[in-house]
Amino acid sequence: MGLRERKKEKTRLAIMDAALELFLEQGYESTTVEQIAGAVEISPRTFFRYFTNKDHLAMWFHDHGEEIMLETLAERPADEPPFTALMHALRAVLTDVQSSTPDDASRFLKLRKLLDGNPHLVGKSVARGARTERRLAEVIAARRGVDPDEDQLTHLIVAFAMSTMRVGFECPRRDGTMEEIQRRMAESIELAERCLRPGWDLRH
Amino acid sequence: MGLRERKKEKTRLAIMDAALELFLEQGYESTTVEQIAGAVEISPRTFFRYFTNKDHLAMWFHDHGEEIMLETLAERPADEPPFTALMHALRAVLTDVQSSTPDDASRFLKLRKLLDGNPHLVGKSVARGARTERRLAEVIAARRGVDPDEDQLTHLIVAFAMSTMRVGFECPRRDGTMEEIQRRMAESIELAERCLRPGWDLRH
DNA sequence: AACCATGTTGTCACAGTGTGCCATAAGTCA
DNA sequence: TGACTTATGGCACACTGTGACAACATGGTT
Repeated sequence: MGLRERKKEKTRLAIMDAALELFLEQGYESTTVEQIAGAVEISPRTFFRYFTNKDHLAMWFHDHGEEIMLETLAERPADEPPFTALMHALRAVLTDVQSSTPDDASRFLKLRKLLDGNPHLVGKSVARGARTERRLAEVIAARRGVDPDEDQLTHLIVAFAMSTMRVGFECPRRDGTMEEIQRRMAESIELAERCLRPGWDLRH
Repeated sequence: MGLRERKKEKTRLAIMDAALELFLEQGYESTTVEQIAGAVEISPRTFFRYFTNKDHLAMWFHDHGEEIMLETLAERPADEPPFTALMHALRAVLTDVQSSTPDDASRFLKLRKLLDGNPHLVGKSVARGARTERRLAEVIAARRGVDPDEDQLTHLIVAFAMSTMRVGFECPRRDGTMEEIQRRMAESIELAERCLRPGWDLRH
């Protein structure tokens, strides 16, 4: 990895950290791109070369999480029930965060805290989730051997999986430690599995 | 209803229709507020007094749909299982559109067509749905006699209900007549009910 | 009818977002 | 070193969204 790339990554993280600090200190809405750029000593123009917009900052781990889910899904056995495979993919995202650097984990928790007080960002977050849902639906449709444009059950499986994830991630809000999030997510997955009929995701 | 209110409503619909026409003709992104305002012969400033932003236009029926759902929910018997009640609320939204004026139904279908080709708007739509989900969760928590901040199942019930709605509404896309939407929605509801364990939404 | 309180509109100024363009500086490789 | 690629900064610009104020329309009152 060349100097150029390392420097870019460093700048990217510097922007991220400066932005998070400003957001948590003075609020998301009242923080401008100009302020963030100023704190990292780059021009506002350059900011937009790293992040397409301010919201994109808050979606930091969504891109990564989506990739983890898709990778995990690809590795799961083909005969595993789709929802089960999705639950594994979901757990993999959390595992990945935990096994990352302390700095990354800290950013993850700060972002979560940021979402807590900003319905607007929660909205953005679920909107980003809709994109993930589309991509997951493609994969699940392939696994099930159906056309994603024809099969409602495929979309229902993915939507239920994402719902399970959101419920585990968002609700209820307590201290917000990594351990708690993992515990809540496990609870949510277990709960969802108790709600669904055995074999519900195998029919077609 | 005074002249003043009638005039406002007329302007509101005029903006809506002009905007829809422009969107479908030249695309959503490439239509500016200035153009819409020009087509209705109002100032751009006035546009923002009717709709908080351009996206708000595309969320036209969300506000109304949310109210219908909440009203329907309030009328459902208290001992009805939560998910069943939510499915009734969901059907009520479509019934309401069908029993409205032909103009309103036409706007509804145009909006749906608009969403089809704009992932950005689909994102906005599900973000708006997240707000509805929060409000529904309050009601369902009250029905179940639990604290919405403590009970994951409440949120799972609502999230599954909204998922069912989205799947029925969005997928798969065909001719897009009112009849088809209703049929797809009925299919989706039936499918969801087959996927879930009987009595899953009664536990606590 | 004249009057006033209230609501609606247009105009202006302004802050902020996001993009295209081009010159310049920095990293890369021969 | 010199030739190249890529990142950056600065500039102008279009668009969004809001606050403030003046002009006007409406509805009710005397």
